[in-house]
Amino acid sequence: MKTVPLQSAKKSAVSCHNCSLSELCLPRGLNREELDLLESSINKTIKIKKKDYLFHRGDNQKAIFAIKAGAIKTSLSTPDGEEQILGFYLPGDLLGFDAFARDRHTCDAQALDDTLVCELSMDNFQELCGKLPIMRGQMMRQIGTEIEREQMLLLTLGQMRTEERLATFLSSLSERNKDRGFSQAEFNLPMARHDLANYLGMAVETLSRMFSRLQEEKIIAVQHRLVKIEDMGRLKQLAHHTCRPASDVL
Amino acid sequence: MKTVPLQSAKKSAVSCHNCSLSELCLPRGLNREELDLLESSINKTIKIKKKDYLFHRGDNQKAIFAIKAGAIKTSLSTPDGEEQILGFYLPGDLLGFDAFARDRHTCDAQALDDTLVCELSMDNFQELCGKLPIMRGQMMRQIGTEIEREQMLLLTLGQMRTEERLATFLSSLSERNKDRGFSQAEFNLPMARHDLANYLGMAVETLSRMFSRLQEEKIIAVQHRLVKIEDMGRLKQLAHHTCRPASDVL
DNA sequence: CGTTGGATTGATATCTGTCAAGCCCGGTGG
DNA sequence: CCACCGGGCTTGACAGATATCAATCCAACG
Repeated sequence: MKTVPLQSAKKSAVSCHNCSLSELCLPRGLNREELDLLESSINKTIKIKKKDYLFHRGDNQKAIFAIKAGAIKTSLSTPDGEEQILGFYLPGDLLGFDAFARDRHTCDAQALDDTLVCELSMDNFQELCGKLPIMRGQMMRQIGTEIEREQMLLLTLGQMRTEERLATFLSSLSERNKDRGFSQAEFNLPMARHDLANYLGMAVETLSRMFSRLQEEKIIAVQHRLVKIEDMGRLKQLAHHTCRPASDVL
Repeated sequence: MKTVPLQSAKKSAVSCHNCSLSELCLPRGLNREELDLLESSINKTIKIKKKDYLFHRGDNQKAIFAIKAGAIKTSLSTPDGEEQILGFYLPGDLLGFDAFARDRHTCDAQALDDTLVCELSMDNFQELCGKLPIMRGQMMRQIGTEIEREQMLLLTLGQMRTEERLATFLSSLSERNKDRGFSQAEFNLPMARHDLANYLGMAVETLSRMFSRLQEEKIIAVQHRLVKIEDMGRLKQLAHHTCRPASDVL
């Protein structure tokens, strides 16, 4: 857990107009005027060091967050120290909707890497929702996305064997990269094996073996965190259980 | 799938005042005046025969439902015919919040038994929310409950072994019975082994063996659908992974 | 009563977790 | 620049858990 110097990001530096993620993030669907309003409402961009927390379970909700760079995992932990990772959030993803119903976060959010997030305070968010009807709809849709994402994960954990789970995950990550304008066939995994194994409900060793097996089957080529999908057809076939094309978030 | 005559339930028969479930259902927290308003907004009480559907995934949301008698399961199904059961809803539970974010249901809802539900149309519900601030809060809290419930299930499927999963389920069901004023030590399971096994992500045979094992260990006594909890302490200990006392819905 | 579908039990195969060893790479200090 | 860590990752061997297949069993119901 060391400190890596991050690009300086002061309040004045916030600019949704220039942000390359604007098509994925809150600005989506807003016109220039609305965008100005949003931009002036963003409180600040904050830096989170690897392994630090953005929020904890039970914390009062102070803001909605948008990931600008890095990666965040959300998880539940049990009294006896075990955890279940619930999701991975990447640049362009919005975070914090889990607290919407109770004003308190239902899970922990920890940085997998040094991370930069934009913060929109709840006050400003509420005000914005008052002014911009489109924002209200986006709020509800985000909660819906959250629920659907969790339901898909339930299906994955409850019905699939380990190889299928990994195939489903890789297929989904590939879709997300495509949405972001990156390669859908070659990308880096944003998380360590340990975290991915936990998310997929299996032992690290099993995950490693499944990576190897997919590689033997010439479906992917993997080297540490770099994954190349060599046979998208067979990958998707393995992930056949998946209900719908892809959800917005892993 | 046969037809069993259900108690006749016409519009005029709706009465939240007399309903034994009022402490668990929408009326909770409402005063007499508000209750009158709610009661007059309930459109009707509808009967659903065993194995019939209350709604399907993708259906437009028409109403919020409250279970009066019987039981409903919600599930996701895959193109290749497999399903993952997401939850079981019992008398007093509210159903339909899954569609809140998109106006479309995210899962199927099927009756496990002949079932009676009260229907509150979305129009009436929205109007009621306008008049009664307390209802607005209840709506958001319901969505939150839904999310937390699914997160708990993810933890169960992802981290526990089969015996612990069953222990967690039984412990949770016991709590719910207590909330309803029924015995927390002895109750009937509302679902078949097949459905419970699916919900808990295991084979029917494994579930059956785990029932037998818990019985051998003198933690429970089980005879078909009747379960007696003989050693609540050890049951809860087995379910130790559980984060919080109990959620409102299984 | 006989039928039927759900539930249990047993035998076995398969999958997955666990333990242990080794590998690889990046970081550190000489 | 190189040798030496140390952590994450992979691999192998094995044990244990769970699924599968098959045979009853049992209760509900006609």
